[in-house]
Amino acid sequence: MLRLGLCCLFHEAPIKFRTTTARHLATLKEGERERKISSLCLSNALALQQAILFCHHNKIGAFRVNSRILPLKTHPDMGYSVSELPEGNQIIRSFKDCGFNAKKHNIRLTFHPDQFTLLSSPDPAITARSLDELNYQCQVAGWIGADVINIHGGGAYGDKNQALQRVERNINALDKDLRKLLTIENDDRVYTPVDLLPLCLRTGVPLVYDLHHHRCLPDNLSAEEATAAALRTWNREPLFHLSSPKDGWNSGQPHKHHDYIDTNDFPEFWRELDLTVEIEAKAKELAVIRLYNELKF
DNA sequence: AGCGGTCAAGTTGAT
DNA sequence: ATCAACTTGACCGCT
Repeated sequence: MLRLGLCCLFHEAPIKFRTTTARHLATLKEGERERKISSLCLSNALALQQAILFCHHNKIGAFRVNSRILPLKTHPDMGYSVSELPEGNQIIRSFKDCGFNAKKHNIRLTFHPDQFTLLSSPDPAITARSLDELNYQCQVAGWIGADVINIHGGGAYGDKNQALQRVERNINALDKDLRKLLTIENDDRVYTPVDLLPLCLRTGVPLVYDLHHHRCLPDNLSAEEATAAALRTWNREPLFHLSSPKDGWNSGQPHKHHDYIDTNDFPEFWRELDLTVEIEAKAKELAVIRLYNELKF
């Protein structure tokens, strides 16, 4: 069975994830600050609960959890430990409830740390901050039972091979809980599937195949070939990404995402696979639901 | 209630 | 040189 996944947010459904800024927190007194963070974390745990139920009721098979589910968790000045927050126990219990419900309804949960999370940087401080971020998402992943933390290759820094060697060294040094969840995705500027596949095969880190990125930044593999190669890197249900270009393929800006998915962009040869396809489209749940109906599963 | 300014982080490529 | 894009707007504070 193929399942479609929703990324992070809702367009129409009244399910909101909250956040704050370091600047605002800095204006609060100690105590107030922790109460604010605590209430945001708890609110987000409850929103995730709603998101999972929404997916269940709308035949959406997977949900990507926003990196800011615990706002500012790894900020150098504002970072915190959840168990020390005023509502820490309740927050953790609520996330574990999310995990229980996700499992009960077979909703797959994933993470996608944002662009600042890099294992390719030559700067050790950037790598250290990235590891902090990965470890935080790994902790939440443990509570909710997420099985993917997906990152990009990052920059080339003038030498792709050296950058990829740094990625590989950093992967080999990860602790095992994190390494079990980490995946890497081809992007639309630097790293193609051909660039990443050797690293995936050597390290056991699966390739999240993004077909839209591959169409924006092709290599010598066809979509069929890249699909087959990516599938071989997975030791659990594979995860792919799909989107459609906002203004068509000849606009000069094909990497921009459309509100919806053009069914012509969905490859027929994915249809029969056991696979999760996360839908990156601005109309969010509306796009996933529309595609699901159009594909007539 | 509505709206404008602002927000932690890295890298690339378009302008 | 600046800036938008990247998986995503949301929040605060003013009117």
